[in-house]
Amino acid sequence: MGLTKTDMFTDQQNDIALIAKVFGHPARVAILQHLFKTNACVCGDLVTEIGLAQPTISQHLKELKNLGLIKGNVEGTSVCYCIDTDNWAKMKNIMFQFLDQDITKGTCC
Amino acid sequence: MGLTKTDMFTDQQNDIALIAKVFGHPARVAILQHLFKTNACVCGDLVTEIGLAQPTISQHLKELKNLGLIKGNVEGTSVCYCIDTDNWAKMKNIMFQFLDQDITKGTCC
DNA sequence: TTGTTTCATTGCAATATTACGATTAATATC
DNA sequence: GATATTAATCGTAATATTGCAATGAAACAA
Repeated sequence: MGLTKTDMFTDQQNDIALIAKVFGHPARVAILQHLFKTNACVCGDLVTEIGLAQPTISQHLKELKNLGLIKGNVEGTSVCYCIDTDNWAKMKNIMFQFLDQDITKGTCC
Repeated sequence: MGLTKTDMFTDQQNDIALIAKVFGHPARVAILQHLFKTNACVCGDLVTEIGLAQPTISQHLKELKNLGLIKGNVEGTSVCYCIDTDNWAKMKNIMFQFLDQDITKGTCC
């Protein structure tokens, strides 16, 4: 096993889970925060900034790219990364909708 | 390896990752949505509602409980689950702060 | 007490994730 | 061309996650 049974859930539930899974590692959180902090394209200094090996960072960047949260521009031998603001906004809407549920306190809890 | 190097990141980054990881499975998303939808305590019908085996649901519930997002009240032979609204609000603040970052579009992207 | 119901726990198999050394690909510089 | 730099990819080891059958534990019902 070890295989998530995605077919038992709605697309919305699977989307939320996929987004959340990408945020489920501190290195990817740190990468995103750094990209936001610098407020511009970051050219390759993520390896020294985060402190993991270059292939590891590259792998995390790939997952962020797969979800569309970041973009990479090739500039000579290096690559500049930045937040994909449009997709970030879309993702934010999905997550806000999920997180911002409110509930009137039940009777037994 | 397969072991996340949590010591390389801030507590905040690790907190965000831990919260997100719990949301990173559609079954847990579905459980939480069901608890919100019924707007009350749910006594044991989660197994039939979600469609996974009872031990699997129990395991997912445990993770949600560990993070403090849900509470379980024993009522006879069954257990009633509901959202822990206080902790949900705290979690929501942490995630909103992370997700709600804005950025003025960079120069190269 | 004997069964029944409900849920947690244990144990295990299959798959996924994380991390990194080694290598490759692409571009720049000499 | 030869070399250096940067980042992606490959391969692999270690650990984590997912899912469920089997079993346990606790409360109820007869």
